[in-house]
Amino acid sequence: MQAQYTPAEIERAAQALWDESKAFQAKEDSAKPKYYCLSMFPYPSGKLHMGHVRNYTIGDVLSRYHRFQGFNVMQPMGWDAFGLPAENAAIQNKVAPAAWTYSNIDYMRGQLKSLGLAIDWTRELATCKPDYYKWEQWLFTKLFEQGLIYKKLATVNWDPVDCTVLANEQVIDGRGWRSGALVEKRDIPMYFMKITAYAEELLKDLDNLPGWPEQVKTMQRNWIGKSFGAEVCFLCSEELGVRSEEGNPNTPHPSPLTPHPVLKVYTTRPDTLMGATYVAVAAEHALATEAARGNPELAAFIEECKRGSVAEADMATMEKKGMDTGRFVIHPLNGEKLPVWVANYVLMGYGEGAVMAVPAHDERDFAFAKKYGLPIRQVIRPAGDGEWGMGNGQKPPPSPITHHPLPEEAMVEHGICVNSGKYDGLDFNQASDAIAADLEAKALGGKRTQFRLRDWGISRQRYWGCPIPIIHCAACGDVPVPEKDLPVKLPEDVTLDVGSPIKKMPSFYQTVCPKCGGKAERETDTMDTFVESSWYYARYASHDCSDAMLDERANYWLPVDQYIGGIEHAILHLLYARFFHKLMRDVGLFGSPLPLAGEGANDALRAPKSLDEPFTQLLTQGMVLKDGTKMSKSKGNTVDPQALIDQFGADTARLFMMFAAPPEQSLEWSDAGVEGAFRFLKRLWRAVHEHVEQGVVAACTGGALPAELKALRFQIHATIQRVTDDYGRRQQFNTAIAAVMELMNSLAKMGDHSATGRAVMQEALESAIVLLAPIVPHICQALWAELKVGANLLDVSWPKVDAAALVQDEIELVLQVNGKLRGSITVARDAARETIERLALANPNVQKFMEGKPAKKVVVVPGRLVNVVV
RNA sequence: GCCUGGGUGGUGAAAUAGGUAGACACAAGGGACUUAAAAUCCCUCGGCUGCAAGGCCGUACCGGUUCGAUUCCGGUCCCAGGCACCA
Repeated sequence: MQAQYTPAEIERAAQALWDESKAFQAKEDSAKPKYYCLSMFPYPSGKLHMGHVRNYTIGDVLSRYHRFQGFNVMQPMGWDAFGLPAENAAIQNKVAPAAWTYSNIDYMRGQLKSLGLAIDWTRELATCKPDYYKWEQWLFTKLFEQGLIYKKLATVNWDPVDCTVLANEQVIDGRGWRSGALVEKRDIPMYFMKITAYAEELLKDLDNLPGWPEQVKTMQRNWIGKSFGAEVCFLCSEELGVRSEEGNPNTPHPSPLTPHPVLKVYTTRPDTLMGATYVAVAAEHALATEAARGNPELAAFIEECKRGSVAEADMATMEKKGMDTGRFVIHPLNGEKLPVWVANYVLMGYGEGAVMAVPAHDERDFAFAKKYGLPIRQVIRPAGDGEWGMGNGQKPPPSPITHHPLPEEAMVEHGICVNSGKYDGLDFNQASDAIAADLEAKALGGKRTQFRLRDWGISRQRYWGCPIPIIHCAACGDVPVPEKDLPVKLPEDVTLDVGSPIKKMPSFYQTVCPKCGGKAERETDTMDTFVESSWYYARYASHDCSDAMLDERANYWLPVDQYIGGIEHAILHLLYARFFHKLMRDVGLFGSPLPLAGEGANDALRAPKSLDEPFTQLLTQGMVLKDGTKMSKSKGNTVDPQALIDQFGADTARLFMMFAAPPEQSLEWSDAGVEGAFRFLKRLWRAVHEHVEQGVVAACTGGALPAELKALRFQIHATIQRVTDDYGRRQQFNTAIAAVMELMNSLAKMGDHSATGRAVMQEALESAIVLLAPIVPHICQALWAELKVGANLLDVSWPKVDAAALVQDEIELVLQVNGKLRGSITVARDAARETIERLALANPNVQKFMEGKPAKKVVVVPGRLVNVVV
């Protein structure tokens, strides 16, 4: 055996062996349980970054571990190849987005291969290839026909100088990133996917995902945001408050002068309705537009509201501003005349684009009312023995408004109604029910359930994306492209300046209507790249299927057993993929129990499995940070892992990434520590070398041993137990590595070179190599062949814990007095509680700290400690 | 602003169901080997205090529950991720 650890040579040899034996090509096989392990595919930005190395190493560790456990593992890889950066690079470097993307893919594929990942490369896909996006277009046409995709206006960031739509990240301090022009909001027609039709199921099914982190499920629940409240209709007052509709049965339709007979709002606090003192509408609201006619000041304010980006974070942090429209509405219950304001904090895209304002019980309304001198009316007081002593039978004070100064802040908690007429004394639920019932009786509202989730706008006015398969015909309207004409191919040989080239390319957009045969134009918008990444996991199963989106192999491989990716995808990507999974299920693409051809008899595997969710187990890896923020290309703080791989090898890179932090935590990059990982691998190599040079032997399998060897065998099997738990249940690899390091430290100190000693050493080294193999597969492949002359590590099964080796005769117990550490005792494994208490109380140091006082209580935690309380 | 996480030595971290805080490493310092360097090996390594044995303090901050809190609860501060057109 070679004395030196030479990573470059060892890794080349191991990878060649895996390639030649097609070791990682996955085949459907019902004789073994399947394990589909998927890491989020990369955007081909140019080079791998540390986040990729971390992500793909985690996936590889889990894949290889499950292979050792006897699973039929599939680990595929592909490219999320459409997207904005390719267009930017195209303009900057005068290269077509397609060419740039393909060359990045080639380079990054090489980098991934050098990491030694156990990937089935025959399933590789790229979302920018027509044979992939054809099926996305096909599904689009199906959903369009079913009404699950529809068209409506949506607000975008508009750069008035470049005359283009800007992504939120392209708006910097309210200006276009290239032109520097002040960005405006503009409404354009877009296609929307009706994700809200699945809101209830997307919410409910989170409860069936025990393998997902609570954090992610909570974020998704809040994002979907199911709320219970009421719809309230405020009657629009004509100049003198006469209502055209209800007051006069002869005019069933609203008069043209009153296009808004009622102003609808949604509230989660119907109990505060009696405290509403004004109503606020969004600048884009029809009522605002109408009121602005002949009111130049208001028109100017509405114009001002259109400045700035559409991003919610910007909307929510800007200064709250408003202006009175001069219009009034009538409160549906008390008949009061309330002013209508236009406010920049009311979002048109959410709810009805209008809110009732209750300043006393909402922070934003409170601040707004203070700023503009609007009335604040308290209608809720704290529950229980409140400040007015309601709890002890006293009468409430007559009028809190006249007797109390204006509150310092809004009281937003639930409480008891006051100053609310017939609703006084009711709590949140009672008041909400009563008020909703009264609204219902007057046909002016009632209980409603509302979701925060909005439909998904998928149109993008960009070039480098999947073309939307719609043809616009003057006679027939929007006509989906028939299946026989799919895919609608995106021309790849283009030059970019500002704007999408296919919008200026008659050869692309001029066509005929599939329905009437008349002249027509293709849609030139492309789809959001989130659409491609919403279903790629399913296509890996049927990667080469040419006549359908998916085939019966999807039934075998789905759902993904383990999905791994960055926490930044916790909401959008993971929600869209869950949505798509349900769409594909409902279109009938999978779920029917088709047995595989030539399937052996394994009924357990044919038991119906749930295909309602795409990802059974989810691991959200923490971000790789540099200087305290996310390592990303746009921030220019990436560290190229290539130098690390070139200098130390893939195993060192993998070991370091897995050892530096547990997978879910963020990891602050530092160059230090890499050397330490490399040193450990050298020590591992040397330990096996020294052993092998004396000749390999059969591994110890148990029996009576001297104390030193017994202790060592205890440690070997405790390590196997711990590492197995760390890989399988805890998915915490840093502690698995630490445990093997501890074992190796003990081996280095072992002085027994007898035949028995060498047998225990053989057992220890064999165990250590398999335990480390998922993380550092190349060196382990080489060392295994030395330890078990010529054997292939890939054929090995996971080491088993020898329960007999874990039996200890004596255990150590910690002694505490009043919870403070005062010593320890060694007792027999099965010592009685009385014996333990007696020994603890007899301990001199315990007695010293008891200071002669009697023991009030003795807490004995079996196997752990004794705490004497005095 | 809203939603979700996080904060432990000089550094990355560990403590798995409330039970010995700092495992395992990195960096640093000291030593061995060497003509020398590298490599390797050994020792020290939270703070204060003490000749020592030891003692006191210490897990962002303030408070609570408990025999016992890094862990649970309430509040505060700071950092990170997401906020629907970055991926």
